[in-house]
Amino acid sequence: MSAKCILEFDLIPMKKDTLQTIAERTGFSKSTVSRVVSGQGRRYRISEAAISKIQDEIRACGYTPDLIAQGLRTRRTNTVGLTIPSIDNPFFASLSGNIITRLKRCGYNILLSDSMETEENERAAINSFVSRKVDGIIAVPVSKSPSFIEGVSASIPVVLIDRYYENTFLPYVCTDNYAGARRATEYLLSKGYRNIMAIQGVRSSMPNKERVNGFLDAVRLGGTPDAEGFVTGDSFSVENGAREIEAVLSAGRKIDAVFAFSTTILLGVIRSLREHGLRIPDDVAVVSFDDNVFLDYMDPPISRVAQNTDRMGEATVDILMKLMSSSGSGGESGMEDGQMLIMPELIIRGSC
Amino acid sequence: MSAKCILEFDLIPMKKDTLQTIAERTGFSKSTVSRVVSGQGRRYRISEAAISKIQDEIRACGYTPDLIAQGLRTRRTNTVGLTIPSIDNPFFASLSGNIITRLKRCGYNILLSDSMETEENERAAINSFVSRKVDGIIAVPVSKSPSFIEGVSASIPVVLIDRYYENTFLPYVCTDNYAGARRATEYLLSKGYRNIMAIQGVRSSMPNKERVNGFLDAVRLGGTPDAEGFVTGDSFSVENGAREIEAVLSAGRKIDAVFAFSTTILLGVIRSLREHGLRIPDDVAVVSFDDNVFLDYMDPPISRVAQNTDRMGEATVDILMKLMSSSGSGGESGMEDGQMLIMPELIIRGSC
DNA sequence: TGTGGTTGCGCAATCGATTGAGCAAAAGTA
DNA sequence: TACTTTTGCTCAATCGATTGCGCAACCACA
Repeated sequence: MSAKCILEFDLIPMKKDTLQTIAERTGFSKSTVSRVVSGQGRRYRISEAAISKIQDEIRACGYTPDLIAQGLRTRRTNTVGLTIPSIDNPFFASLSGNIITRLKRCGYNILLSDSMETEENERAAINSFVSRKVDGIIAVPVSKSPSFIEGVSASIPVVLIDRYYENTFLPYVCTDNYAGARRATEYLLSKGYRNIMAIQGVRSSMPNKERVNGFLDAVRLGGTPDAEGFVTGDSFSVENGAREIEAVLSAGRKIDAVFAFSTTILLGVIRSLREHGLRIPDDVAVVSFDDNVFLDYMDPPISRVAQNTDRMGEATVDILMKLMSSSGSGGESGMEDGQMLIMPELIIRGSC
Repeated sequence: MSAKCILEFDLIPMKKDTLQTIAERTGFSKSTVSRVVSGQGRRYRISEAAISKIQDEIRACGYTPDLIAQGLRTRRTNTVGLTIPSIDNPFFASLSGNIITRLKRCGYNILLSDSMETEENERAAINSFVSRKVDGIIAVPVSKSPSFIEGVSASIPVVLIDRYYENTFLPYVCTDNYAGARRATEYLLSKGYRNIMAIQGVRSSMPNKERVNGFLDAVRLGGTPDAEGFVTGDSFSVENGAREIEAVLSAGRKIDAVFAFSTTILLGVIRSLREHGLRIPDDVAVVSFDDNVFLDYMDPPISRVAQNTDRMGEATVDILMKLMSSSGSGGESGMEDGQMLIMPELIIRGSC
């Protein structure tokens, strides 16, 4: 009790040190102290004696620059804003973790916002990033149109990830969804499956469109004229997966394989198939999009198109760092090399 | 191309507006504009005419206060620092999502740091929070000792979550790990299981210790004198789960139930049991700690002690808000009502 | 002694917003 | 008319760090 009081009396006044107080205590000016603190002593010809005296004092009182004041003066905050649709989604969690770790290594802190898939939250988050003068923004965009983000990118570098827009100069990093879906479908065909059902997510999103294209191209161009494929569904949810299986089975349509476009859809598929007494892969084969450690522990383990979150995070941070160092705005340099697709990995397990 | 140039010329100068420029354009002073912007016009007797003229101009040019400058002047940043051991862990992801959403509702932004279970990263993150003048800190601490965080809490409110320390005045919100482990074990006993193996995680952590206590108390005080329970293992990892099962089986020890102290441990257990051809729950029953949607889709679905991340997030944010509004420091008020345990839910499925 | 160069450091403006104090004009009161 | 009160707004200091410019002291050299 009394110990705590002493603690507070010790700490609260102690925290008051600033360039000014250190200057007074060492007998130098704020300017000199500032230059020593930022390690620019030699460059500004501060004497060795002065440097070490000031450094001693700094160490003694544990001084740390006020990053708010610094940010005001320098217009750099060493902060990056990150907005994602849902941190609960393991794919985004993995992506975020990767990005956060890499940016920390570069000396940046992260302002994180969860847009919960709404455009309103996304705009609010990005506006907040702008007002907070972040040095850069990484976004998994949920808005239909890129125009708002394009406007922001005129003054702050922006990199999109996972989702993107057609006809935009905004740099992005995405999985090659077309290639992933096509490869997985071709694998199913090569194993002899002929009636393949794909269950898609949000139809308007680019990744979903690309997956549909990859799936349909594989079926059409696969060289197996007896193959049939169809696409159904409309959201990345468990219910969507279950509902669509239900619909197909009760319509009596024949299927021997299902391609779920997300792990959530997959769960619905599994539930519904089980309820109908259908076994995987004997009655129906299953492939999914997205990776997750649990998929290896299902019975049977699930084959899947695994997005490489590690490389996606790496590429995103690389691009952003380049943009941030080259200029204040994302303008020119994004056009040439800022848009890239990461190849996903097809992981084969017992489900097909 | 030329369109983009026009865009930039349009936007970059536009972003230059500040209280000063708006003051000049409307003919009032910075003070007056500031008061109107912050909605204090009436309180400071600004005339209706002036208010609406200024508001029109603000809307016209899309002015937004510079939060860095505001933070410097007011010493409030409307920002909370959050540090967790690993965003990849679904439990922490869920907790973070909850906290972020709630804090946003209260007008706070989040600086997120992933300490990757190292004390060094944790200290760096918290120091950065302090330098950035966050209004409060929420931490899932990984350090052995609370002293560093206690020091910080003298000047900034801190709330711990999930993990905590003995003999500290720091406020915390945790699952009642003792009660959760005890209830799950009692359930196993009630179903007739008599040789129960518990596989624990990091031994020094409080949650783990409490789970061990709850488990052992249930076995000892359960009123079933023929029951036997033992605890083994040393980390929250898949490998730990597999290794301990392996060891027990190859030692020929008889077990009819396993209590895994985390989902990762559970996965190792499942893998190892399968490799030995043992079936769940017929040969060995299984219960786990932590919730996850996948557990319902395993075969069989896994019984578990589900931590209530929703209530934990709610309680944490409530406590922090109270601390932040009551005073600058976390000092006194944390003692009485700042330490609370949240009861977990026992979810029964087919694994036991 | 005068000129020029170097060394070592301080002055003061600046970033953009906030806020207590205060002032001029208008309105009210006696 | 003189005095007080209210209205409506401005002034200027402040938060803490950065940085271009410049000055004094010292040395070298002729």
